[in-house]
Amino acid sequence: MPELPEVETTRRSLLPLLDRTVQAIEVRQPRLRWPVPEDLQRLQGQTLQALDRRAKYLLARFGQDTLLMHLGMSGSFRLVPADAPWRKHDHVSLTLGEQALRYHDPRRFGCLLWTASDGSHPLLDHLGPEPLSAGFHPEGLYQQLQRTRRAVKVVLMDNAVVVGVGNIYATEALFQAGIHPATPAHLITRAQADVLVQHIRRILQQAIDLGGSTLRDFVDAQGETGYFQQTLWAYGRAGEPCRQCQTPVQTLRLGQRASAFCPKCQPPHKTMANAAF
DNA sequence: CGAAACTCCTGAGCGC
DNA sequence: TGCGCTCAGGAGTTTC
Repeated sequence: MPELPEVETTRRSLLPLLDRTVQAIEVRQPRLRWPVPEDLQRLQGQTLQALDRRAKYLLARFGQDTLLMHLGMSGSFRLVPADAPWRKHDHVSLTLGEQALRYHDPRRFGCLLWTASDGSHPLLDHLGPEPLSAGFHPEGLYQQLQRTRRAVKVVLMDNAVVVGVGNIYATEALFQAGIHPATPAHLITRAQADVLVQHIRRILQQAIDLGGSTLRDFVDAQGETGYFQQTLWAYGRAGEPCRQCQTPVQTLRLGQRASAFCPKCQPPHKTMANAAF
């Protein structure tokens, strides 16, 4: 499931396509998160001029048009020989030079959309700061946390607060910070906000350096898998002993998703004593 | 307005 | 070997 490091890894692996021109476009399954534009053929003859990332969106800027792409949960791009056979769940193919860029997405939660002519799109309008930019800082996060009683983990995963922090990295950052994921956000201290920012930054940067995590079937455009999964401390380890204290890792559900934590290393806040944690 | 539920989809894992 | 079930989950949309 691509998170920010996987998307950044994908972006970098596609940079060899810069300055190449699209010769052919084929769409075999247009039904993604939203329908693939019917006029995707407009790309024919256009040259890829830049490949940028905002949050988990990729922005492919061609001569006239810009394509906004999201990998959803199971999406990936692969660069293959132009005549390579299609695999199951390959939905779109762009031929550039001797190679084809194939969009593959079993669950079809991803999307390919045109932006407006100025590169803007409603999906990009309300995004918070990039976690690795100066715009993401302890004071800002603290202010955001103060505004709500939602569980801190849910807030960390809110794209209006900070982008690119999905379930894996929110889970890992909270473990490293020793904070229980269900802690009401407004009870997080300024010092804890400081620690959270540090860990979110460090974990994301480390994952990018390692080529992205690979919890299901993430592969970059060369088909290389990442290997960050070896260093996970809490995510996906329910029932297994905590790597720090051997206490069995537990899970609870927050905002419709599994949240793994160590009950000893991430004790519930004192105000949560009577709740079912 | 905020918060939580709902929704899209397929493959993996499990019990029988 | 296969069937039916549950779960996973990014994030936009709907509902309260």
